[in-house]
Amino acid sequence: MTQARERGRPRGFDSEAALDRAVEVFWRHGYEGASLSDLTDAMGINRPSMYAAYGNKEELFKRAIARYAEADMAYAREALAAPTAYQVIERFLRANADALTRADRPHGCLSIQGGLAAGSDGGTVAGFLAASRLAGEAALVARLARAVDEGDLPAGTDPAALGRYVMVVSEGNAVHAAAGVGRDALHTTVDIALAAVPRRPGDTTTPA
Amino acid sequence: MTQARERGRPRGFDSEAALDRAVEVFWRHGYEGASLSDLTDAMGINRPSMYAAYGNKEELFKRAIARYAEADMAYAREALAAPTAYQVIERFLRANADALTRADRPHGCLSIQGGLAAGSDGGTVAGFLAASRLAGEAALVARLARAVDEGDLPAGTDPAALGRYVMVVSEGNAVHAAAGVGRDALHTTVDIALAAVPRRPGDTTTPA
DNA sequence: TCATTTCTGTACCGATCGGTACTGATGTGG
DNA sequence: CCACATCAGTACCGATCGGTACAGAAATGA
Repeated sequence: MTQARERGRPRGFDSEAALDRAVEVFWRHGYEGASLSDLTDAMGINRPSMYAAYGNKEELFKRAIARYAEADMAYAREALAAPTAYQVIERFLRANADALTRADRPHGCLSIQGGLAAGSDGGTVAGFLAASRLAGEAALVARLARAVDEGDLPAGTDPAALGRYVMVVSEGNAVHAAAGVGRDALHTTVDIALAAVPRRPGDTTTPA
Repeated sequence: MTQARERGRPRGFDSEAALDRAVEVFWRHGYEGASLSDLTDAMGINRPSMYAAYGNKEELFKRAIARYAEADMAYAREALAAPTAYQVIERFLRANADALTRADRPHGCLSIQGGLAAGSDGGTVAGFLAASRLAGEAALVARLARAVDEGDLPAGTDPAALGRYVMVVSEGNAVHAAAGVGRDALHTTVDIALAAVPRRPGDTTTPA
């Protein structure tokens, strides 16, 4: 895949690795709270290098979000592959609770604490994050709709409502995790939340 | 209650009314995103008046949170007065869904979008808000513990876990509301969430 | 009337914000 | 070796940040 060597002086840093550092800074301080000095210090590069590589702060943030979605949210895509709707939901909420409380990462969810309120800008960043979260919700809803078609969920089940409920639980857990609530407590919340998820009559996997 | 007139020049603005304007600015832009110019413009006063009356930005924010908790979260205290645990939870989540989507207020919850991540400061504001939210959770948990004692909830019920679950749902709904999701959708989520709440055997109020 | 007290308003402070001009270093192709 | 292209680093830009000094206005008590 390594095509012909570029012409001028080669870049002195790994663009993806630097992005990982930026993810962590945005995650910990939010979009507004993360200054360019914070970012470039953590990334190990100086300002002009950052601007040359990513454009500006907002573009860097979008790239960071994309990397976050790809790396730190991989569990969500994996959960969607579970055989039954109940297992999709359970695996998602369990893996989410773990991801929200990793020791080597900030607690909580970058997509939420990156920026909820409309900051100094006109809410561009908050809107971008909201759209990103709702896209994830749409993917889950699509999976649940398929489950209804397959008879895996009761006929009357509203996949949009159920998917939204699951995302609400995950977001609420993210807020709790950001407040310092521990992993066990999040899983206990998942225990209760799962009681509201309809199951196929014969399904008795992992009873509460 | 109006004690002896103060000595010097009287204050030219209503301190509580100005605080209400500050609440709205913090709510809409978050703590960091709300600049002093935003705040003083909305409050209709100038900078030195603000500093004389409230101390500094952080103290103003804490006063705004206190006013928010008293005025905009009154529904939570009212819900705690409901006769049964189920009704406490249902009234809280219903009123919460309405409060998160008031037409005359920013959508969402100030306690959350005020600041989730540790911003430029060392997370002082985020920690303050987190403590404030957890205090509300503790009040709900205390009410649910009483319900267990009264036989209003099944004997084995963990009031801390159930209270946390309810707060998680309300926080998740707040994140959704901040993203622009409408009131009806929030209530549909509450419909599902209530299915996980244990009820006393004979209780059949407001079935789903 | 006048000193005293408190508030209002302007004008300003140093620090930091996001962003960039410019010089020099380091690579490639000829 | 040389022209060219790209990156690294310093040093800087105007704007805005939270916070304040200071002078004048408006009340009180004597």
